[in-house]
Amino acid sequence: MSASKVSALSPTGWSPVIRVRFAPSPTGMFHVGGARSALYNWALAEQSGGRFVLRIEDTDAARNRPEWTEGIISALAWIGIHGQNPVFEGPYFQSAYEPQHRAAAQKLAAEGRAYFCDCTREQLAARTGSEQRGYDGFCRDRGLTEGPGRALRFRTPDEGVTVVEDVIRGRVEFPNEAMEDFVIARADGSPLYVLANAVDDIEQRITHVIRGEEHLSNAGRQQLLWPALGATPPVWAHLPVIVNEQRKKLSKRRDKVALESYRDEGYLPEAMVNYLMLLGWGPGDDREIMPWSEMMPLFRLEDVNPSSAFFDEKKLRAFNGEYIRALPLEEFIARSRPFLDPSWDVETYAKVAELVQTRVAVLSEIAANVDFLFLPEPVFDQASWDKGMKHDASAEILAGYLARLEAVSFDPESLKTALEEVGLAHGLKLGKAQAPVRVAITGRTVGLPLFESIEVLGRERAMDRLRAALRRLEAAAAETVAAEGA
RNA sequence: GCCCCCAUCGUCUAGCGGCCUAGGACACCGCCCUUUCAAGGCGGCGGCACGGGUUCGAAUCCCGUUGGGGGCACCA
Repeated sequence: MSASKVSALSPTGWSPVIRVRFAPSPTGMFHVGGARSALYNWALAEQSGGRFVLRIEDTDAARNRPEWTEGIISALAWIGIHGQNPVFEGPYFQSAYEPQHRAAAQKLAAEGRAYFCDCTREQLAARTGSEQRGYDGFCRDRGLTEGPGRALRFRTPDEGVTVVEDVIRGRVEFPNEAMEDFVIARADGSPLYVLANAVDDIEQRITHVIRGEEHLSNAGRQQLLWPALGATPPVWAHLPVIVNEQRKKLSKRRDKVALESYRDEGYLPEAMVNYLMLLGWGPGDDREIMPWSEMMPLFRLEDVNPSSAFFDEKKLRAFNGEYIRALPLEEFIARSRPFLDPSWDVETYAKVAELVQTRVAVLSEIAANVDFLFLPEPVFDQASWDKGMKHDASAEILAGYLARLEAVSFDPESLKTALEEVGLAHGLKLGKAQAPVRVAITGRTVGLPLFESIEVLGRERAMDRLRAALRRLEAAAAETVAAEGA
């Protein structure tokens, strides 16, 4: 990275305690992009013995809902960010600080750093000939006093540049002539985000503002606001946006972005955290799968990649599979429970859990692997049935194996030998011979090792299923004959 | 339209002027193992956007072009 980048230590170089914040607004499901921002903030706070401040920016009453706040807090806890850790501070609620925001606005107005403006959108558009031209400074020197219909605008410099020293991007310059006099308080006196956010950050002694790139233009404004409010600007770091396959910023409407939905699908938080940390940053060596405890101390803000990153669920899945397989068996069984039907016997599940563990990438895939053990009869779909029974000798295999099942010793080895022998009589290797039996027993063409499955199912039920499959085969054959006859 | 950011395999990244014939991971393909499917092992495919500089030497520094993205609310 370029030498112009500022130190991530502190704005002034000597402040001993790093204070970062995560400031989501409760306007929807908790987003994976927010989760990554939170994690980067968390890592910095934890590794430095600093503080992570959670501030809920709930000042948009129309769009806020209390359950979203709950969602944020529980989602953060899921990825390991919670009040049990002394690094955590808050949550604070922005709405509680409105008096301070208003006072700041008053102060700026009193000092002439901000002025009142009664221009309507229509008037402005008429003057500039555009809907997207920005404010033209019409009311700058009209000396309007506070009053109904009058918003408060911050007076930006006319010349020069405003510089944002960003840890990730280096020096970012905004020509002041392109910075419009932005509104900091509405006509009704209520403060806007750009002001409230800065006031809170100052009040809460935030040293590092680490947030998404979509806030980079706000940083230009806030770089002006902080000194106007008597404070030294923080260290800025604007993280690259996370994009979808179209390279567009992930959106709640288009994309699967809710952390909750990944949790519900059976992604492990450890895998999610690991994956998210690597989305825009790497530890520098060739390791990728790494627990938080090892990753956290390695994280460096200045090493964050400035370019946007694609959220690749395929890779997340792969990570999740790694984490699932690394789980001790007992732990895997415990974590499986929410994804099993409550009526299913856990003792029975435990007998095959080890076989399941290497076959699922997300926990929600477990059920399809083991449901045949618990249902009165397997779930058949026609395609699987046809595929499994496609060999001409299927009925004979089933019948032959059924006969052997009556007396065979009920262990995987014996069960396997028996089928091998039945197959041999028809010139079939085990790979072919197991197909009809597998469908008859499990309803599927792929799944857990067959003989262990039969063992756990038990002799009676296994034999019943073979008989049922035989009947089904006969019925289908009769139907074919009838159809041909007609 | 205006302001800003970005640019290494399809994707996420390593790379911070010579260790680069560009490394790893996911995905994909092949082989091995194998009762299906996985897991595992081995191997393969595949990239420095383009054009100018600077330098003995550039993926690395500078400029431009192109391409992508973010922002432009009396939302946060």
